[in-house]
Amino acid sequence: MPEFEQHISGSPTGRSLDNQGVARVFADIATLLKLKGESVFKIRAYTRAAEVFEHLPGQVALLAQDEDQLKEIPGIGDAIASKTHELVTTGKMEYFEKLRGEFAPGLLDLMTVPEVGPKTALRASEDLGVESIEDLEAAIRDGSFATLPRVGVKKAQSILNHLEARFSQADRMPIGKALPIAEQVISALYQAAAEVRRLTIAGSVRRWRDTAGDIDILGVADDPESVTAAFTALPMVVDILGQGGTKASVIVTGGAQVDLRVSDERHFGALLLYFSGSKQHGISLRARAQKIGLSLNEYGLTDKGSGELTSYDTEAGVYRALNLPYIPPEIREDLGEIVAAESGNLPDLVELSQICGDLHVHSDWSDGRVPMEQMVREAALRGLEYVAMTDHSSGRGIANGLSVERLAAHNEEVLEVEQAAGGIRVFKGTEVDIRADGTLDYTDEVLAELDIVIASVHSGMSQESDVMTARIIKAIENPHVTAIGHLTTRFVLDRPPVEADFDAIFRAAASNGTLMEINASPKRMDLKDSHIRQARELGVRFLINTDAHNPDNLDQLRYGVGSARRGWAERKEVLNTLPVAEFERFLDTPKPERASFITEQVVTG
DNA sequence: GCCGTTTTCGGCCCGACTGTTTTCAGTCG
Repeated sequence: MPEFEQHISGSPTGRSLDNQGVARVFADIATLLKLKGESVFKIRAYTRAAEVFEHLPGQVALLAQDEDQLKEIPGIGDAIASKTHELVTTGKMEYFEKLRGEFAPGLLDLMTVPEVGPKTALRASEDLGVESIEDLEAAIRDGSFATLPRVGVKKAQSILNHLEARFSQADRMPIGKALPIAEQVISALYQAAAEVRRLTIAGSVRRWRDTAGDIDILGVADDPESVTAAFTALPMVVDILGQGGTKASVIVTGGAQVDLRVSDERHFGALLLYFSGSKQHGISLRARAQKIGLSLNEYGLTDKGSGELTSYDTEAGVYRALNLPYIPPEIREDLGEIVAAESGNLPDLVELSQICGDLHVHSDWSDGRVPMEQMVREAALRGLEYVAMTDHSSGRGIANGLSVERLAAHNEEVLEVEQAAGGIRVFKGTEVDIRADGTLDYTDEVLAELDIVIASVHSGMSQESDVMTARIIKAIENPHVTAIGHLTTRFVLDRPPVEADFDAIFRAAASNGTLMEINASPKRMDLKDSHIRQARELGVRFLINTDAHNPDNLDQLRYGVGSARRGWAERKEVLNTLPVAEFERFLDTPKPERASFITEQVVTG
């Protein structure tokens, strides 16, 4: 696990307390309370708080300066508001420190192992002195672990398998790995099980989360058992974790876990809803069902008075029975979508089919793989109306960045390629480096020759927050910069985001009419969902770009659209949903007036 | 610990599978 994701331990000397850090503390408290055998409802409250903080648009550290503001968030009451305030102002929380002191330090780690819950972890610690993952492995290997109550040889072996899997791969995988695996498994299972009528992705992959712990697939068949049997027999399956009549779990080549659940057509709507999550969204829906005398499970809605079950073959049917419109999977995170649905204020989320152009594309002029002409042809094949060729600037020596002279030649070639392609509009562009001091690699005179300027940070990523903030805002204020590319420079599960005051950055972007790129590369997915939501609430507008370096990358737009939808972005907020003529009108608008052009688009859009 | 068109007290989401049992606890999603 990368360093930035480890426990922050509330240390004032460590990284500043970001939302992840605060969330981590509350999640750890919930785990410690489980070890203590506390009320499940109290545990749930802390778990809920952790999830709320993790996904909060805006900074918890700022919001928590004022406890009353915190308490306005559903799920945050007196006790948690006060503890959060203490944590963000002092860097420590007495309650957490005290709780943590009551248990062996390694217990939290132990419980991250599948099939090791609070009871097992505590037993192992008290009876066998197991206090770390390494101790656990040793206790399993010497046979002592299997002697614990309700543990046996099989369970011990199964846990050992999990440990070995963990040593060879990370806990979660990026969606860029999970989604293609899901699609391969579905395709193979259609071939292998003739009787299966439908197969659908569920879980966090369906919600387009940037990472997935496992891959959930749902099926419809009259004889579920034969489908689960075919599933466990697929050639890519390397290990079977469990197999019953209606569900099975396997490990496939590459180490990913895939869960399959099969039902009949009648119950499919409730089942898909149930297994698409999120967990919190499901809990809120079930609580809502309770209020009107119904009980919701994966088979449908049961009238608590008569005991009668109503089944639904679509998710929309279940929502309708709960007096709600259909809520798209991407926003099912219990972050206000149910309230928005109730009041008829669900966002009209942007769709992949609405994207008309890609404004961040590389060729072999810099670090792309193929000639410009081929990239443009491939973009046209995918139905795009326009594309911008944005090869790197000279500062990216390693990426074969363009000198001013080569950029001029690059501009010439854009015109030729556009003529030859016939039909697709090709914009002259650059992905210009934002240097450490906030200046750009090209002068304003050079930039003025271009249609599209994507300004990105590629170096000096560990700058202090205030330095980085000033650096990026300086680029935002440049009159020629169309958009800021991959703002945080993070790689999913692989490189932490830069530290910066995103609130200030988004405000500057909105007032300057500078767009924010939603970089669709599954490696980046940057902006991420919560930043998109924060930005749009501050009036920022977006581009969804692939940052393609080869033709295949052009197909990755869907990851960017998935992120945008998770961030509640609407079509009118994404400028490259504009048809080419409208988009050119946007480009013809000078920067100071772009902010109002955008607002006009919103009003009339 | 949170919360209130049945409640400021008494509720709070639900089922499958496994391995250990001899009817069910533990874990997961």
